[in-house]
Amino acid sequence: MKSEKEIFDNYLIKKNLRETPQRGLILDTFLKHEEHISAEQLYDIVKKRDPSLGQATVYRVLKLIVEAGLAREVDLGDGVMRYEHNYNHPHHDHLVCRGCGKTIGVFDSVIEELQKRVAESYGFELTDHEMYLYGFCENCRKRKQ
Amino acid sequence: MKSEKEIFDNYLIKKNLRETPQRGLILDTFLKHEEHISAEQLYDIVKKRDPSLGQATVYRVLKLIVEAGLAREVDLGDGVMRYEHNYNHPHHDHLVCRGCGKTIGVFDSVIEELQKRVAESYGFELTDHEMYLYGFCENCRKRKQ
DNA sequence: ATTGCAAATGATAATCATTATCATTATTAT
DNA sequence: ATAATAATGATAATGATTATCATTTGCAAT
Ligand SMILES: [Mn+2]
Ligand SMILES: [Mn+2]
Ligand SMILES: [Zn+2]
Ligand SMILES: [Zn+2]
Repeated sequence: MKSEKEIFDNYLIKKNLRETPQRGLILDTFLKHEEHISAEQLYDIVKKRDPSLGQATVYRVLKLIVEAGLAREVDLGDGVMRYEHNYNHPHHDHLVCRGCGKTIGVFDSVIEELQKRVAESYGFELTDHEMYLYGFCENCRKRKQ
Repeated sequence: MKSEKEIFDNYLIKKNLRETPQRGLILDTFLKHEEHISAEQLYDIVKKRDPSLGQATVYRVLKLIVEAGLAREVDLGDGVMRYEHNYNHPHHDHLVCRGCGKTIGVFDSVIEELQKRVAESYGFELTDHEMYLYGFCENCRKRKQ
């Protein structure tokens, strides 16, 4: 099993791109962070180690990380794209609290199978999907009444 | 069974808002259009009938139409919000072709039930969800090979 | 080492859908 | 009629992301 760094470096080589300190730092920082993270949040962390690093580079490298298969985009519909680990972190969908924003990764293999079947029934070949379940968590429900 | 216009007018009254020609025209135009439509697309149509109408009004009235329960937002992730009918048009999710953009409304009651169950298993009370299935339609698959 | 070239970076401007602002106009209540 | 309130349209602002471009860096061939 290859490490994330190896996978990223192989991707760079395959695309004739160079390994740079900025790319290394951004990848490392992203990998250390276990929760969803936005480009701006990542930029704020990375800036502490290298204050000269520009935020355009963070956007650029995040895109590379996604292309290399190490990250996956999470669009919660608030206008900010977030990124989560996608290697050794199997596919899951998201359960999001409308009260406090708490997010939980969830997976249901029956739903996944039915999604494929629905798509096929319309002649589609399913490549991917997005499923966001919105509601109120236990804490937020208690707080309301 | 109340008409859409009645529902909208009742909503306006309840909120102490006024019935205006602009609101009437925008609602009518939206209702006549059966497919998903963006604010800008709707503005282009409405402008033909009333060239003095501003696009800010279209955004404002679309929001009212959603609040009144007559429309539902569709976010296909391309940065443009679209709106579809939500009255006498039962809930459905979307199957989207990554090749040509073709969109099909789909519904699977088993998936819907399982979504509720997954949420409950984490103590959440499900209020709504988004599910987008992406793939390639029959035409686009043929075209590729 | 030196030169030449492609790629990378950082600063900054541009983009673009959506919102906010605000002066003007229209509607309602008194 | 008068005052109060709401609605509109024009326009500016917003904010995340992307494009641009001058400068710097890494690498290769001489
Ligand atoms: Mn997640
Ligand atoms: Mn639809
Ligand atoms: Zn909550
Ligand atoms: Zn297609």
